Amino acid sequence: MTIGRPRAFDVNEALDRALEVFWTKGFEGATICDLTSAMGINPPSLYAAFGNKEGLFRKALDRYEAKHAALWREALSAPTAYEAVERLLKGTAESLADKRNPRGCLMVQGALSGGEECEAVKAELAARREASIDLIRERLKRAKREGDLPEDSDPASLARFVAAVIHGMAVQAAGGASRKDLERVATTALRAFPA
Amino acid sequence: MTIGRPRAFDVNEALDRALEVFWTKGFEGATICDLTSAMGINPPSLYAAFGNKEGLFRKALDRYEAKHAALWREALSAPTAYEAVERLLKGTAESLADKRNPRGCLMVQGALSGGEECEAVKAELAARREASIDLIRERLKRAKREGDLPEDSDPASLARFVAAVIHGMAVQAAGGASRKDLERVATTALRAFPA
DNA sequence: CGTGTTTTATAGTAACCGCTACATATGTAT
DNA sequence: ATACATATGTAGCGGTTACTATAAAACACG
Repeated sequence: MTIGRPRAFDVNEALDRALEVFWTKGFEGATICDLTSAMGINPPSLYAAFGNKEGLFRKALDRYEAKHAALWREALSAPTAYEAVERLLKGTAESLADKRNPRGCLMVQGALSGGEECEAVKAELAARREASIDLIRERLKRAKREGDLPEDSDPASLARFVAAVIHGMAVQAAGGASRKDLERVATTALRAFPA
Repeated sequence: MTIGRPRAFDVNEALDRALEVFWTKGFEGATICDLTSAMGINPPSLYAAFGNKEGLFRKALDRYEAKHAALWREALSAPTAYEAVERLLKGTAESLADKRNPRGCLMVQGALSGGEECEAVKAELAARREASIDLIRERLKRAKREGDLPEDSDPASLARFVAAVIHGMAVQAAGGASRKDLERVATTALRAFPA
């Protein structure tokens, strides 16, 4: 144990509460007061543990991605490209419709626009979204090498399309779309995919 | 001419400036100071003409939709459902990539999340997005009646899918996706559509 | 010209924003 | 016990927010 007075709250639990606030209100819409109330701590504790609002957001974002990493890993490890995309789209639909979580996707609605003070967060989210496209593309490239996708298919275009469908589902989920609505989007999108 | 001192600014021109600010920063991220500076007026003129920030946003939103109505009308009036969707997706890709405008789509990034004070705006945008899905669905229903779409196709699912692709392109455009990126998404999405 | 009506610019308002100084509490090390 | 190090709660910092009170300016009327 380290020296000094021990921390009276659990960091991961506090991060989960902060994540929920950011997920619901976005980076800009979440106030320090919102966050400290949800986390059950006072501002000095927040700043001592996470630096500032942006640092807290990044930590919460890491936790968000970690919670979704399993779905992506399992989906993309499916034997065929089609199955991988199918699992990814249907899993995302299910996740977005999960009523235990706030509506929508933090990676999309965390900071899609905003004032100058959240420019860095906006760029960070955009970069992470691009990284997720890379993950899909690399899986599809492998599929093409393995003869699992036609020779004339374009993994980059397909990957960006799949990501667009995911982002579109996230927007509709934020607006209140039902689980069935999202599942239908996923199913329809799969028709664009080489069987 | 009406009685009293005449207004010293053009309302529509001021709305265009306000639209650009909201489009770039979103409802929450746009400050009255940002808006008045861009519009070339002082706060009292803004409040006298538009009520409050939300009223100004709604007027700017009307103007935004009016500017895009032509594209939608022309696209959806195409002879076949496939052509209609093709024009809609490709036209949207082109519009989102137009560098004369801010990145992305106001209907999506205007207020996808935010604090309590923009709950009404968030709901308004979600409702307008749903209304645009209705427009597509009605066109596809007609197509099905006319035998232009297969008997076993589902206009509601297809419409929601097309909208999701549009929303997804908007998210990617907000993140800096190129014109070609967006066009490839549109082209790929069309493969999901009954020829 | 004077009167009435509306818009304008100045200069604020109270409330909230992210963030922190400070004193106190609570632990370890000696 | 004493000293040290870190966390905590209170209370409030300067700055920004959306919005407005006020008075002067600019028009149409009689």
